[in-house]
Amino acid sequence: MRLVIARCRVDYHGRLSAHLPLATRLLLVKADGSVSVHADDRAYKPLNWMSPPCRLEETPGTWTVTNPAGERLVLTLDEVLHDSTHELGVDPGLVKDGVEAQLQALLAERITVLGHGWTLVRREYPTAVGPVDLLARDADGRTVAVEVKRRGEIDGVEQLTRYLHLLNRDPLLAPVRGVLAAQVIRPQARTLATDRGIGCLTIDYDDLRGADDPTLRLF
Amino acid sequence: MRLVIARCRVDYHGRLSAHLPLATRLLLVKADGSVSVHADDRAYKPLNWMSPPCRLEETPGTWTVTNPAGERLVLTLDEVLHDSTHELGVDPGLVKDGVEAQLQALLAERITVLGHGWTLVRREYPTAVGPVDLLARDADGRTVAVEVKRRGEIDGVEQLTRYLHLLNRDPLLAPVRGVLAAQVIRPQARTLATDRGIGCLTIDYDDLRGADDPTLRLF
DNA sequence: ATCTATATTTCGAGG
DNA sequence: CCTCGAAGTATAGAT
Repeated sequence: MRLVIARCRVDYHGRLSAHLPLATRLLLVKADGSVSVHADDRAYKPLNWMSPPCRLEETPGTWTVTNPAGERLVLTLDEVLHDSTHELGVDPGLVKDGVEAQLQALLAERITVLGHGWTLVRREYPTAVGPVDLLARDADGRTVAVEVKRRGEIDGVEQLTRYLHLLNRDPLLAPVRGVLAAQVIRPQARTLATDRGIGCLTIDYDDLRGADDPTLRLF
Repeated sequence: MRLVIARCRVDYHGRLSAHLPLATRLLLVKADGSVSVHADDRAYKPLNWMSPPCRLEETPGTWTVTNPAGERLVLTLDEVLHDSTHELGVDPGLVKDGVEAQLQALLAERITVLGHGWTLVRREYPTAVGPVDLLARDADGRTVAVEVKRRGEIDGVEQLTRYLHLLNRDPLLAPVRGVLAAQVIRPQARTLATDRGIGCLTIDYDDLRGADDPTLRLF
C-alpha cells in the first residue's frame, strides 16, 4: 500500500467525466492496483478513484490510471509532500452479523411474531421470478408470503407483488396474501403496500432476538 | 488527515456487529472526524469505518470511536508501523458531467431523437407517485411518458408502469403510452417492458450530445 | 456470464 | 429534518 500526499489536479473520463481543481489530497494506491483520491472529508468515500483491474503509469508529475474498459484517470501532481509504501499482507477479512439474512432466519424461527398461530411452510420458497423470503400459513391455514427487508421501500412492495401474482396462480396455495416485514418501512412503501392489500410489519432486531422461540420452549 | 499503519484488531457494534482479527492495516483519520480501516484490497471500500459525526478516544493500544447513535468502533493496536499527520485544507470539490440529470436534459432538448415530430410537454411532470422524467406528445398528438435511466433495469419498468397507471386515469392525457430510454437496457427489463407495451430506446450519450438540436437550427 | 438482491450502502435534492 | 431517488453505485450469490 502506497500513501502519497500531494497537491494535484485530477481528471476522469469514463462512465462520466469529472474534474478536480488543484488542491492537496491523499492518493492511495493499494496492492490490488486500485487508486483512490481522498480529500480530508466525505468520510471514507474518495473524490475519485479507479477500481481494479487497472494499470498505473507514472511519469514525473503525471499519473495515468487506465482500465480495460477504456476509462482513464489522470492525476497531475504539482508537489509531493509525502510518499511512503507499506507491506500489509492479505487480510483475513470481516465477520458480519445482523444483516438481512439473520433477520430472515430469526423471523423463520419466531414466525408467530407475525401472527398468532402462524406456521412456516419454508424459507426461500422458489418461484419463477425468484425466491419468496418466507412462505407461511396463518392460524386459519391461509397462505401468506412474507418479504423480509432491513428497510421497507417501494422496491420491496413491487417484488412482493410479483411473487403474489405468481403464487396466486397456484390453486394449491391461492389465495395468497402478502406481508412486508422490515425494521423501518418508508411511508411511500407503506402506502403502496396498503393500496395493494399487503400488510406491513415493523420489526425490532433486538426484540426479535430476545423473543422466545416457541420451538425451543419446553412447555 | 492522519495516516496510521498498524497491526490491529477491530470490533464494530452498531447497525450490525462485525469483527476483524489481527492484521496490518491502514487507519485513516480525516479532519471531518471519520475513521476508516483499510486493507490492501477491496478498492476504495474500507473494511470498517465510522462516519461523522463521531468521537475518537485514544489510549495507548486502544482507539475507541463512538457516535451519538451509540455505535462503537474499537481498534486494538498491537504495533504501530507508521503515524503521520498532514494538513490538506478544504477541497474545492468535484465537477461531474454525464449523469442521469444531463441525459434527461439532453433528451428534453432533442426530444425528436425519440420519434419524428415529437414535442415535449414538460420535464419532471408531477404525479402522485413521483415525477415522470419526460412527458411528450408524438406526431399524432398522443401522450407519451418517458422514463430516463442510465441503465434500464426492471425497477425502471416498474416505476414507469406506476406512472402510466396514474396518467391513464387522467382523461386529458389518456391514452398514455410509455418509453424507457437508457444507455443500456438489460434483457429482462426489455422483456418486461415489451410485455407491458412499453417501448425501449437505447441512447448513446456522445451521439445525443452531438445530435442537432432542432430548436437551435436556423433553417 | 448474466441477473438478482443487498448495503453499516453514501450522497444529494427537495419538501 | 425527513424522505426519496441516483450512484462511475460495489458486491456477493444464484442460475
